[in-house]
Amino acid sequence: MAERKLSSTNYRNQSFLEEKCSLNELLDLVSKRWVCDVLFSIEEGNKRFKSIKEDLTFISDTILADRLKLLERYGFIERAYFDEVPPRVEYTITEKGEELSSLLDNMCKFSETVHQYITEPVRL
Amino acid sequence: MAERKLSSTNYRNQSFLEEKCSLNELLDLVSKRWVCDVLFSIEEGNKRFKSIKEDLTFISDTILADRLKLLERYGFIERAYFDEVPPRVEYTITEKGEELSSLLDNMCKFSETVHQYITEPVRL
DNA sequence: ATAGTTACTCATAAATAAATTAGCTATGGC
DNA sequence: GCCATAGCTAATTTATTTATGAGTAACTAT
Repeated sequence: MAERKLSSTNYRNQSFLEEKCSLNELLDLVSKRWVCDVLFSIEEGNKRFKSIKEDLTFISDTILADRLKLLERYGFIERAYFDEVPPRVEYTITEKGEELSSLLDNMCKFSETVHQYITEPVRL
Repeated sequence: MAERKLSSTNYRNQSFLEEKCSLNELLDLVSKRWVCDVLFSIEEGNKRFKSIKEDLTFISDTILADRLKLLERYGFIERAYFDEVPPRVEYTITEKGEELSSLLDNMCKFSETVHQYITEPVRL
């Protein structure tokens, strides 16, 4: 995927916000498409690339691979590789991942109470 | 700002996820750049367009106007207009906004414990 | 010999989000 | 008559994210 342009205002603003508050960095991660859903899928017991992919219906290989890598990098999931043919890889959620998941659950409950109030589509 | 293309896979996937779980819709909102920061700024007592703008340093008029509109649409802030010259508008946080803010505070505390573990920059 | 398997990577194209620039409103002060 | 003011909007450009389509290893079953 494309490189970021370090000299852009876009980049400067993102960095500014992330430094101001680490919440912004966490939000940048969990708001990337499929990230939460991949985490939840693993939490529910889908360990393998293929079963996660099937669970999430429309996700592509490229994006799933990327999201798994991100979640691993942040320590929310762990990856175990078995040198077989065909290759086998198993993902599991970490303690930190469980913590994140429960915070997201809270937000989810809250979001359900919010959306009763929104009738018209919200678009920019 | 530009219209969305309703026939794109991108749009279908976003809709799919939002329908699957309303968390995704809430995350789409709060992860838009500056949204949380605007909310927090208002919570801290900045009522006017200009003072919020000054508080957030790099935000532009366009984006601030958009984010205020979004937050109002979701019922997290309220807008009061006073017909004076020059015009005066005051924003205040709602109860629902306070709730959201406290959920975000929890995430913020969590994110601080996470980031000690990340040493190298995370990039795709 | 060929097709199927899993968990990916790479290059590119399409879609979207964010930033920039300009302008608008009506009145009061100079 | 001209500029400043606050809180915006619209059109455009730039940057970034997401999706697509192809290809890889190395073995197994047909």
